Amino acid sequence: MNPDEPALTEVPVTAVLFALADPVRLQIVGELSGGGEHPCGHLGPDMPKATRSHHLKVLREAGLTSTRREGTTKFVRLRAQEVGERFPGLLDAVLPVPAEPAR
Amino acid sequence: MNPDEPALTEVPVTAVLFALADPVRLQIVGELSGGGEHPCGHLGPDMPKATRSHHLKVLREAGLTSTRREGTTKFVRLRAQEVGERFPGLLDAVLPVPAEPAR
DNA sequence: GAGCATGTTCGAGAAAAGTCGAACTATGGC
DNA sequence: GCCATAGTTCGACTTTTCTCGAACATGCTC
Repeated sequence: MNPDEPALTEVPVTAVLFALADPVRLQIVGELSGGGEHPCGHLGPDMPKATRSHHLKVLREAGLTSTRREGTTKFVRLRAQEVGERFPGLLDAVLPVPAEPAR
Repeated sequence: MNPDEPALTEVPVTAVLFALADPVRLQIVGELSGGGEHPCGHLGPDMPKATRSHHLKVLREAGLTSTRREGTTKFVRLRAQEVGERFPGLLDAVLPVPAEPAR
């Protein structure tokens, strides 16, 4: 298995919490929580790409996201099902009402 | 209200997650999750009292715990109800099954 | 009061995280 | 091949945490 996208069971709870305990990353997770794939470059607030890449790596290594390459861009998605199975209710408890359907 | 024990609505989600994203503090929360008050000095793994005091302060300022003095010792309890109201399911998702229901 | 216990605060060192420019890699179009 | 685009990695810097000894504060008992 790709060591960069570990199984949730391999990741310490504290690592998952740590990944979520940052405003930028939590915002990214919030944007992803609507479902589907998002082009990596537009996630979160405006910031240098090195910084964004860093935050996405933290989320990825915490097992929270999955990435797929398509041409020159990468698409990120929330591993909602796996997270939900390992930590039921966590995302719901932490995300500010992702009810906000489409915009 | 005691600024040291803020209302959970005053605390950013990320601060709560940050407080939980440390092995020592998460262990303390786990020990508290059984309910009731615990003498402050025996919580978590063995460590210098300055360090324990620091971790308990982080938990307190995140709104996760409440402290009551009785004589020379302080008793800590988890603010389970308030946390549950503000972040339903968070503690259950994050604590390693304190109840061990069946099988 | 002195002595003792339990915690907090202060200060400093070490370790870790966040930020971001620059260099590098990978892919696609020409 | 060359060039542009999208991301990653590297390196340096800044900021924040963690840790813990030492000093201080508080409350109890004698």
